Amino acid sequence: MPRSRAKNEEIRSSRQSQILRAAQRVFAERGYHAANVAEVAAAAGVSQGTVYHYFDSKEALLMAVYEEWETANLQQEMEAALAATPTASGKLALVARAAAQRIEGSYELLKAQIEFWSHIPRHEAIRERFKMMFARMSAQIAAVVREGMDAGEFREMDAECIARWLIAGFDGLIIQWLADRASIDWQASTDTLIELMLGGLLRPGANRDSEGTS
Amino acid sequence: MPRSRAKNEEIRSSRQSQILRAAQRVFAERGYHAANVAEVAAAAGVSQGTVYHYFDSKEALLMAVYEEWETANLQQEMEAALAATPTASGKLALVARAAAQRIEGSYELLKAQIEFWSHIPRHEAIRERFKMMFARMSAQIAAVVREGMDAGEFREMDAECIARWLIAGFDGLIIQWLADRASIDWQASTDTLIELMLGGLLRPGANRDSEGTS
Amino acid sequence: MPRSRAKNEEIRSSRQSQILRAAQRVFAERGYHAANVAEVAAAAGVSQGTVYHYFDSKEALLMAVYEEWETANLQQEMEAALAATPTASGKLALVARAAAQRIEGSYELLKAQIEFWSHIPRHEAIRERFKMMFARMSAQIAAVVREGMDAGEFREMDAECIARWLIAGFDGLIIQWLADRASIDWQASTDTLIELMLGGLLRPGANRDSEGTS
Amino acid sequence: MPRSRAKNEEIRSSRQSQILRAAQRVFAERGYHAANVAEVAAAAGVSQGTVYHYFDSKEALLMAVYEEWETANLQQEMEAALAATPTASGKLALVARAAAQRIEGSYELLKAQIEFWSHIPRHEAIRERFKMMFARMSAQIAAVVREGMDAGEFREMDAECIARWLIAGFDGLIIQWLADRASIDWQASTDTLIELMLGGLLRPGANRDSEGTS
DNA sequence: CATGAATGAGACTTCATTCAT
DNA sequence: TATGAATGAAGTCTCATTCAT
Repeated sequence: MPRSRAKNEEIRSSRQSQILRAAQRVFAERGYHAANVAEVAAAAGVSQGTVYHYFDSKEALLMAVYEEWETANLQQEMEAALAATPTASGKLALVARAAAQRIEGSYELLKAQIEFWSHIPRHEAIRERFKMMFARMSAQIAAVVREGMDAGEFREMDAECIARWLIAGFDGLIIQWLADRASIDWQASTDTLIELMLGGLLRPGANRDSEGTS
Repeated sequence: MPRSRAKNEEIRSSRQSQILRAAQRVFAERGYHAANVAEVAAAAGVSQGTVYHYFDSKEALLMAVYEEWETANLQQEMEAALAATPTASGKLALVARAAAQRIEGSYELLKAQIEFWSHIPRHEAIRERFKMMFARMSAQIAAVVREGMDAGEFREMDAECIARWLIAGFDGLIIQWLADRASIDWQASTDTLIELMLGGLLRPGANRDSEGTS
Repeated sequence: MPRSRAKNEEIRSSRQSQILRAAQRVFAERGYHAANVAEVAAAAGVSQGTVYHYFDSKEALLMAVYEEWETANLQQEMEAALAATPTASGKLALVARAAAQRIEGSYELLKAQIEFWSHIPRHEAIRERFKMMFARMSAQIAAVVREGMDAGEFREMDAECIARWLIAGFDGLIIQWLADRASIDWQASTDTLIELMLGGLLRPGANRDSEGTS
Repeated sequence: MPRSRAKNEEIRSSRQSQILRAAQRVFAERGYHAANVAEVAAAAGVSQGTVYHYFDSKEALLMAVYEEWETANLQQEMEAALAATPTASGKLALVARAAAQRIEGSYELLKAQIEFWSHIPRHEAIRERFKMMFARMSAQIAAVVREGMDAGEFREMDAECIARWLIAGFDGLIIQWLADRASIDWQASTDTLIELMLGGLLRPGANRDSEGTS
């Protein structure tokens, strides 16, 4: 007598995520190119054939890992917290601290992230996804910045541009962190960033016109 | 009749850099893993055997390309310009503008950069080089920042940390740019960054204590 | 409550022929080697496991398809028609026309036939079956030819040899047809064949001795 | 010092044909699908990599083998002989005998031929080549037949159609031969064919109208 | 110094077959 | 009887590297 359909789907989905988790681990550890499907299979405790039973190709595996990684990238959880914070500067600080905290606890995962980045110039699908993700994230943060401007809390500046710098700062700092773990203290760095971003470097009383060069 | 030693050395060095430039091009174009030695040889207009005359392995080629890329990374040229600028904020603006300009003209090369980054978690030698480079660069910039503090131009903050954020911002923005070339206007972005970094987001008269959340 | 034995047998036989027909279709369409059991199963609307319930292996499936194909190869139906035709030449013409007609309507099936032929040199069982089939068919046709000779209608020649040429002609023409469907008009070709075979190329009055060479 | 270009080309061409001959042997022996590149390499006495140094893929190997086989398929050699024979019937007989003789000595090669045939329905390139080959061959033979008609030696019939039947007869008989080597005596069969084709089955004095049925 | 033919290890992938349910 | 998840052997192909010339 055949297995029930429900049972089958359960098996499929559990196996699938089992393989996915293994792939994520292996890709992060060895890099997509150096990793081979045999290793993923071994890490998942299944045969190579089984991997191909669930994923069409090594690349499909990469995409699946990427998608999982992307969905895990904060989002909703944050929104609630944002809503509870009154000032725009408070919201930015909240976002920054949350990002830092998340990053700090995901050292291994970030190896996968840097791997994904390297596919941007050549992997159309991944490039497209990143494009969307950056657009969405910067829009969300820009909304907060604009909120602050509308409320008179912030000066008038290009909100989206600021949002992109904020995101970029974290991504860039991740690179430095992976190059030298000891070089970054995420907590302290975040505090400095918030202070810098909100207050600026210049002394309140200093001459504002001293910056330009042409 | 054997070639003179001098002549030999001349050939060696010219061939070597010819292959190196080809490798840089090919690696940037196709990625280190997808690129194969045959392609590099073809791009350099030599045989595969010749590539192995000048470089021990494909990885040695990668390292050599990396070194070339690293030395090309501003440095000295900048120092002179910095010396000629009186204020720290002027110096920071100068550095930022120079970086932006250089980045904007090196789209192809940056594909190689993102490739190098991806080797950080797994390639010891490259990781070490990046660690040194980040340390050196942030030290240089931090020196400028500290200069501004000593002069009373800047507020007291963690100079090195700020330097690292500045570098990180540019690296992170490169990623966004590679994901979507249209999303970044380097000139405008740099202006915004300078303004943000120096003056901060908060309106001069606004309440400074509104930031915290924890 | 177990199914009755009769019911079971009924299921078995219906399922079996259902799979067989699917296999025939798939093998003809994609070729035995390119076809895979999963496709056959899908085409039959059953699971792969079920295919293996009814057939020991992919090769057993091939043999079964072959057998089905073989039995479908005219035979009895023809015999009756033959009996009703008085002259041997009439019988040959009838056979030829029947063959042509059958072929013309079986384009898809003939892809399977050419496939079977290719197994002759290497597949013992299939070779043996073909050997038997060719022997039987040529014997049947040779009987007709001999009938004509005995009746004084035909000249004395090697009847079996002629029978084999007749069969060969049709098989060979099938190949040409599969290579270029437009190249063969089965009706016209058959008429020409009959005329040629019965009357010969030479003009009735021409010198009969002009043929030889050595 | 590198090998001279001439020397290299010599090596290439000799290796290439060495591999080609091995492939021909192996494909004929085991069939294209069952054969694997490792076997071809072993039969050629080179490594697998070398096979791929000379041929892009297993399929390219098949095509190359097919081309070699095709060019080996009589042609020119025959033309001279044909020119020296005065009557059309003599020419047909000559062609038939030459074909039979060639076939008889190529038992092994014909396994390759039957293999090629099986690719006709699914391999576009091979199908096209066969289409051309059949067209060319039947045109050549049809020319001879028409020659005989023009000279008053042959009756008026569809020359090309007859040519195709002649070719088909040989191809079909090859199949029977491969199925049962003992069943065909090529010499005797050819004699019978010539006699049949030229003189027809019917006795000279017999009633010509006895053939029809429909 | 320079060549490119040759290698062989190892990658991805397919698929006939098995078996617990 | 029927299912389809699971397997593992084997196949095609790639490519960094070597070496005779």
